[in-house]
Amino acid sequence: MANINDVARLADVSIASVSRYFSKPELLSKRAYGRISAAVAELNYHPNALARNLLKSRSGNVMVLVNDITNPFISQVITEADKAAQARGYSVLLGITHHCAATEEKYIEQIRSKVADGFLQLSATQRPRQMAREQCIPYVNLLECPHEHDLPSVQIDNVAAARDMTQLLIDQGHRDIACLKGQFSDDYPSPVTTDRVEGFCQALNKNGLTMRPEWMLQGDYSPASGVEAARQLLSMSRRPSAVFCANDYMAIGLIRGLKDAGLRVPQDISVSGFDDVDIARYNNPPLTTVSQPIDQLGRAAMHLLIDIIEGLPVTNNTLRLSHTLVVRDSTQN
Amino acid sequence: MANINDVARLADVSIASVSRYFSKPELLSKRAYGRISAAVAELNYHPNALARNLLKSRSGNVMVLVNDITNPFISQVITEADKAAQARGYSVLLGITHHCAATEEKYIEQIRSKVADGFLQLSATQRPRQMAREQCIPYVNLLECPHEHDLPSVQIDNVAAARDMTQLLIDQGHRDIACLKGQFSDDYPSPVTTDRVEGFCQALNKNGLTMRPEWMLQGDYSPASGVEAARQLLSMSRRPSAVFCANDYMAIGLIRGLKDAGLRVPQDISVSGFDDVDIARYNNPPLTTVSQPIDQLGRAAMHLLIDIIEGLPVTNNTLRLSHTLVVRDSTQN
DNA sequence: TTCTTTAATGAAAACGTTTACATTTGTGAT
DNA sequence: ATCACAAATGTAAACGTTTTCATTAAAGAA
Repeated sequence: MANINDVARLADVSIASVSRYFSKPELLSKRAYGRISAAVAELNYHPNALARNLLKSRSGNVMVLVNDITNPFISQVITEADKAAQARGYSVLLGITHHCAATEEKYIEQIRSKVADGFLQLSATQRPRQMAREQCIPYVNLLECPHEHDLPSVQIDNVAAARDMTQLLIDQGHRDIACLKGQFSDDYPSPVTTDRVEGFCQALNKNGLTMRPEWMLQGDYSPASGVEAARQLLSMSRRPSAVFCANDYMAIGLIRGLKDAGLRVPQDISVSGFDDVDIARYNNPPLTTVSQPIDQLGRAAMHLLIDIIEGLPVTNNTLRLSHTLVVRDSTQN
Repeated sequence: MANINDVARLADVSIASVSRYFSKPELLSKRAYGRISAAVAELNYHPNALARNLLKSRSGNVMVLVNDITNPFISQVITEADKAAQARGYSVLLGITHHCAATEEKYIEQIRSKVADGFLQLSATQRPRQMAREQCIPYVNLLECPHEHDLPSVQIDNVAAARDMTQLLIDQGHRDIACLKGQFSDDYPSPVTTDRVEGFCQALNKNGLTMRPEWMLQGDYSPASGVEAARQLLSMSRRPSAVFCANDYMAIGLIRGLKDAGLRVPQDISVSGFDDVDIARYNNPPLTTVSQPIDQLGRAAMHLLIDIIEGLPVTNNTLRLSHTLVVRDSTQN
């Protein structure tokens, strides 16, 4: 592969001129420009980003630290974040942890070695933000920032959103409402998880409703855990008339499980989701759910991160975007 | 940030020893090892990957060139590919093109500048493989390699898979079968698209069936296009008894559209999918579909690519993995 | 022509590593 | 004590850029 010296030699100019050809061509004489242009074409030269990165001590990459990208909500958020990154000259480096601390640690080590200029955490573990703070590495938490933290973060108000959705169920006439909560890992609490349960409980309390303990079902945000929750529900002597699910995927699994047992949704039991992933509207029945502003979440988080990376002034580093309820057919009186 | 010189100075050794501390610690005396160890800890030193990359002229990244990652099939494949990459010391750099040629070109330029050591193309455009061949850049096509090409590729036999699924519909007693084909872009043909249509037609011919031209429906692999196809289907005077869909997402949308019009699936009309994405089994009704070996596809493609990157001998660079049919409830006699 | 100013170009340092090679130190044998 | 040999360590070049600063060339003014 030809390097800048080869081009300079062929064009009979210095390497500085070749460098300028790419960065500040207006500084070159037409003569030099032409010669370099020809040499570049002849040698099929492309500047080596590795060398540039070393010199500028910038990789141009942003690492996205995430447990799992197969959930459409996550992949949609990442897509939007990637768009923003591209728009500002950065690329997204995947850091998929599969809920594994050791894997996470490996990525953290990579970040320290400057493989990325900063990172976006879409999970709830402590280690990454601890590292970000200690090492002063540009960091933004997307979706899962604990309340007490002062680190940059972007998310919706999950408590309020869960409360609103539960209130909707109550307003539809439900009194016996179960909650299918999620949990990513046994090791650490996830704000998304606790907040949604909190909002659910707040709504019940506000309306003077109490919940039977066995109606607090435990899933893991997967459709399979929704099916399992249906099994539990079906085995109960007294069943709720509605189930508030902490995400769409569990709601979809739950509906699947209920239907397999011959129950009708929403006639026999209402089910609400959370996230409004793309397929929510195509489900049978279409899912009543909480819509998160996916595009804004991804965009805002990435722009915030890049502002931090580039040392731009950041006015507000903890963004709380607004949710909306989407009423479809999976819930009714 | 401390660099290798700082560590060497503090530990009173040469930078070579510090370098060896990380790469070949067994070469060091216990004495030197201890001093360096202490210095590294004190200075919180982490080797700079940018410098190492430049020297070794390797980025340790693999770019995944893909139109869209929000389809679960794609994100699942990428997840598996990423696992394989991690296992071999590489990271995945996202190159999401959104079906945009200009964006694709930008990524290609990045690859040429050595931001990645090679790339995995999950789309059908010509430009990337042309570049790979001309510039001798490690390349593997995953899912979308045209037949005549000799470039490394990994995919299933889409013609056979589509034929098998269509045959299944025929075996279930269907004679009036429509096809909902996909299309990613008007600009270029996608092998996946043409192959699946080809397989569909082969099965019809083999069984002496002819298809009404209006039953060849055109979608774009999105659920929305499935809904649209349902609309078209419903407006026809004569309707098919089954629809072979080129992917699960369109099948899901199609079913949604049919149900909205009061039709029952599969009683009134059977619908088959393709890919067996994770939610296919949770759909209502659960989708009869073609299962692709997602994990193997991702793994094999990434390992093949890295073998090429590392100059390892490659025995077979065009892998055709096997599919299976998954019969669930969206089809019946 | 000579001087001044601006435009164009070049020389060289710097980024932080790895590694081939040279050198020093250590060990055991004589 | 001397030597041979291995083990440990150090020196310095190299990777391919960007950029500062100095220098040269060109252009305009006197």
